[in-house]
Amino acid sequence: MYIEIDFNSDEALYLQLRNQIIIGIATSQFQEGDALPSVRQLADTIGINMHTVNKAYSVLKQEGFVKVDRRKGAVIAIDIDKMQAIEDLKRDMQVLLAKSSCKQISREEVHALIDEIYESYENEG
Amino acid sequence: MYIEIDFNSDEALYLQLRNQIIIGIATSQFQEGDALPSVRQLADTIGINMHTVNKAYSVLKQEGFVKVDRRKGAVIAIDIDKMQAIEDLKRDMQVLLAKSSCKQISREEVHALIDEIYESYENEG
DNA sequence: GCAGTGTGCTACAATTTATATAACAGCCGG
DNA sequence: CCGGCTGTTATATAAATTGTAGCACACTGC
Repeated sequence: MYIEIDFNSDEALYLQLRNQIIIGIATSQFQEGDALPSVRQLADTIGINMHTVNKAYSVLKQEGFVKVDRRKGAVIAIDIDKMQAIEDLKRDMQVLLAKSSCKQISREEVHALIDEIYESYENEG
Repeated sequence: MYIEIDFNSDEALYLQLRNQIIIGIATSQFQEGDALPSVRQLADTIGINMHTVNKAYSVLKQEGFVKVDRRKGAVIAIDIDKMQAIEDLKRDMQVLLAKSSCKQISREEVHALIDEIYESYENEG
């Protein structure tokens, strides 16, 4: 499992961590039932504070990507609230596509990008 | 011109404002050369501070959506750095689609959503 | 019991966000 | 030239967020 944190990024550490793990799930590096490293262990590995990792895990729990087992720590367990997920996607996509549209990125180019990213998920599974 | 700010949102005011304006450009409510309200005027209209509006305008300027004319204020002027725009889109899309993929949203559903949003832009133009 | 687990709490510094005043330089119409 | 409009800059303040730090607790597996 490779998690890369960019300490020069303006994105919060716990969000970078959250995103990396979500991408890890999408690319099947993490699978349903897999245990994530303990907050202390991962914090040590990355070189950040325990609470920062804990915050990332808490967000992932709240967003329905992991469940917490006191014996195993954080375990990948995806709660599929598709209605909610679509609503979230719609809201985020709105701004993203508005930007793209302004910058003359065509609908076809976006479709191609979607395919490219989706295929990268399927292949690494 | 309608700009709606949600004071209960956890999204920063200046970012909401930025997003609304970008969507406004995409939907042709604002067109190339149009002047945005002055920072003071818009701040008054919305009921927020002048500097918050100024920050939104500054971000829009840096992102290449407006240029600033001291006589006319902020003017819609899109600087098309397509390479940059695609790179940005790719990075943002990565996390968004990872989330969607985990939540069992199919590639086709994403495509449909893209079309839906893009069409809403073209129709209101 | 011991080591490891998540969780809770407090505290602190740095940064971001938003507000509030105030002032400045440039431009325009009267 | 003057008054009013523009963006811009500076300073100050309050609140929230971010990240670190240390400590303690309850639970679990060996």
